[in-house]
Amino acid sequence: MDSDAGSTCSRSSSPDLVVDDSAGSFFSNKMFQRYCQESRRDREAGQDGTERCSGGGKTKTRSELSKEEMQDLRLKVNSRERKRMHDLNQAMDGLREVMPYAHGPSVRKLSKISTLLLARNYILMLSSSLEEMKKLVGDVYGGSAAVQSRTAPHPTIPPAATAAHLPLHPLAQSLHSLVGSTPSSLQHHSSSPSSAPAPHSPPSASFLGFHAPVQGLLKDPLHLASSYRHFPGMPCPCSLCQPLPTTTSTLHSLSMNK
DNA sequence: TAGGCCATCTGGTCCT
DNA sequence: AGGACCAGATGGCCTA
Repeated sequence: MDSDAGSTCSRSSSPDLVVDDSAGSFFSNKMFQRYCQESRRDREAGQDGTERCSGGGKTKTRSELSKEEMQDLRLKVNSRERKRMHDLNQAMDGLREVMPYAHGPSVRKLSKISTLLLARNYILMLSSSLEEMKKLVGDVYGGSAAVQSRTAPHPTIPPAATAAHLPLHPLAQSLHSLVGSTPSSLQHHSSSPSSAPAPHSPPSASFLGFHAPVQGLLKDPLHLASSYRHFPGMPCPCSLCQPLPTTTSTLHSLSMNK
């Protein structure tokens, strides 16, 4: 079997994946050489204006191909499939980058399935947070007319006066309230250590909060809001827990002071 | 050593 | 016909 033709490729498609467009970045030596040969053949065929598989100008059906030509075809298909999968992995890496999850050399990257599930939950969480904030804005400004009068700042509340009291992103506040802990307690990581994974343990499904079978979770979108968990002894990897711009914190402080 | 995750190959199906 | 997409099979690597 020559199925190990591509096995020399490092399996770390993602961390080391070169974004470089050159084909060489994708393949190991053998594969790349083969790829070059193929593309060279393709170019030459293109210059002639004839199909590659056509022996003497007339295209052959698959059954008419010689063993060698069949092998060439196979390699070409394999190469395409490989490239497709690399593109897919690149997209997956792009998704990982924007997820609220700790990145870095010491942190094991999310698996594909974890990335997808976390992304889904993240989107759901953002949606619910948005709804929540809309509601809060409505409350603060007194009902339906409130949004229209938003152009004028509230006279009784200095914009930056209360911002310092709320260092967390409003999104994190709602997220943490959904999780069931106060932001401050989460920041101090006071939950039981028994549930904490090792700092460098892989992000398993349970880390992401998938206690129940995924099928069940899919039926219960609200439950998904608790998909992001914080653990003692670890700096909060949640990007939502970072200090926030005053605009959003001010907005949140308005609702808190109400 | 078992299990999880992954890359790759391969054949089938669908679309252009 | 060729290419994209998909799913199954296989084997390698890593971790508990």
